[in-house]
Amino acid sequence: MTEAVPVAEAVEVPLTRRQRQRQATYDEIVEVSRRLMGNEHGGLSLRAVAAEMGMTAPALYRYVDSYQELVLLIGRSIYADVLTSMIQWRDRYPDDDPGAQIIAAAYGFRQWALTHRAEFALLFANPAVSKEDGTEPDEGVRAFAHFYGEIYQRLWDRYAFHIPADDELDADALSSLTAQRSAGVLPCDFPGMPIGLSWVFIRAWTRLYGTVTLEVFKHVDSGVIASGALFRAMLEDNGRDLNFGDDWPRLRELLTEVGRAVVEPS
Amino acid sequence: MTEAVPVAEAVEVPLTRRQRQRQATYDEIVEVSRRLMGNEHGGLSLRAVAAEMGMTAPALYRYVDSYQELVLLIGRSIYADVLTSMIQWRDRYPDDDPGAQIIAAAYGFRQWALTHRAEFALLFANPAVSKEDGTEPDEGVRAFAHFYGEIYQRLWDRYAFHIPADDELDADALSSLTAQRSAGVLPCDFPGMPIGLSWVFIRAWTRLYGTVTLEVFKHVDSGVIASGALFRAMLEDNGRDLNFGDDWPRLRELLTEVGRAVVEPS
DNA sequence: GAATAACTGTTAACGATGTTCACTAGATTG
DNA sequence: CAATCTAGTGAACATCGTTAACAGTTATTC
Repeated sequence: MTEAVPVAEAVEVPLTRRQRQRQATYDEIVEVSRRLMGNEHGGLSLRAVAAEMGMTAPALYRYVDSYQELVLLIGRSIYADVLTSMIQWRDRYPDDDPGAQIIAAAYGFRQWALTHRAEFALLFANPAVSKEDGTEPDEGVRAFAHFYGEIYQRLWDRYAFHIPADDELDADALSSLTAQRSAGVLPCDFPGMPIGLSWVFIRAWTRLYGTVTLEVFKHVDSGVIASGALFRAMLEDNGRDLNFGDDWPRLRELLTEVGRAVVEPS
Repeated sequence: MTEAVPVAEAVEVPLTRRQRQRQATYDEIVEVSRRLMGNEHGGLSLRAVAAEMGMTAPALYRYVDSYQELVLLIGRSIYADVLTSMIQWRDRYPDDDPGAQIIAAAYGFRQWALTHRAEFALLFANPAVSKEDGTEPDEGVRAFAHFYGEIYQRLWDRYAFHIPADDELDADALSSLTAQRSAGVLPCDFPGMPIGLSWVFIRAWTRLYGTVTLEVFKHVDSGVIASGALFRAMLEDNGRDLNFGDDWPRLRELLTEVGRAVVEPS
């Protein structure tokens, strides 16, 4: 499957009839797959997808090289989904309030994860999907990185929080990060900005990912999860790194406020 | 499979010949299963296990009710494994140095996870294994809780770090934790001890679990993972909660020292 | 010690999965 | 129109979890 599957690309050349149909089929494959995945009994299978579409299984091989690639295809769609959720939550607050935005976005991530456990597991706890060394970054993680990078830029502009200097960082980590500088996967990698900003981000991402993953897999009492206390505490950890200063009380308030809107997980 | 599978029980009544044989078969099933799981191609299957043992697949049903139960059986063994790893690392340091012990144990957890990715995923990122609400806690998590509980008791005795009072905790989280008090799953639940100690533990466990899971699934640049910088930074977060005081410089030193022994992950 | 029960394994079979191959009806293109 | 490419079908294979009927061995009981 070397052919590109256009997703967000603008329609430059008008697609021919066949190409349109093919794209429609692609979309339906993903749609049906995701519906089947949510449908309890965790049963995503090539054959089930084909049957649901009124086709036979081998026909799917005109679109996908293997089951693994089906999963990858779905993964891309899921990535777009979670990003959409985060964007919606972020946009509840104005751009000149990046503190509120990053908090809201984190809640968006959590909210999506708790209501889409199977899909979350597929994307964020799947050995097959976890990036191998050689492979170049997926479109999804790139968009993810860009989303956070943009907020962190505004956060930095506003709060000028402490960024570790190069010699404060672990030598190996520093060299590894600088090596990745040009790849575009590394968020918060703005011109003239010390790599320490990326470090601050990675720390925050680790905390967010870790807490949400723990909650999704219920590796702590479910009552504690439902209370959201663990998640709020984690957000405070992240907030401390950002030097919110005078905004801190307001944002702490908002931090619990935003959480109230969270729907009970499935 | 209602019959008990003795693992750590002392040999009270000498087992009959058949019982011994049966137990040996159980052990071999687990051993072979875990070998197959590590064997690349991630292919754990009932039939493969049976074939490897020179049996036919249906014979396994004399020992296991279903594939799911096979997984659970393996899960128990894995739990014992990771606990053993943590104990070995902990015991590099004397009991009167609980700060060093908790750091070492955390490294033991990470080390095991990075060298047993598939098994880690099975145990800690598996929707099927994640505890459901009604079910009573597994032997493994109980041992896990006891392990940490014991260290935290000594930590508390020595450093008397700050424990949030009941009214400092989230109300819902508090009630949920107190409700679990008698279940025995909740670590750090000593007589007369405020529930806040459990909260401190849970926070630390969340950070540890989160960081290790992130590293196992490579959701951050692999160079950063290899450097161990993220893990050390997380340990410092946890250390701050424990009020190491005068011991902090020494333990910070040790914190990087212990990490040096870590073998390169697979 | 013989009869009976319990246990541990076998073979055969069912349904479902991913995947390949040969083939065909229909659309696209020269 | 003829050549070609495309998107589908149906048959088949290997593998999987699982069940049912059966046979040999071991333990228990009269």
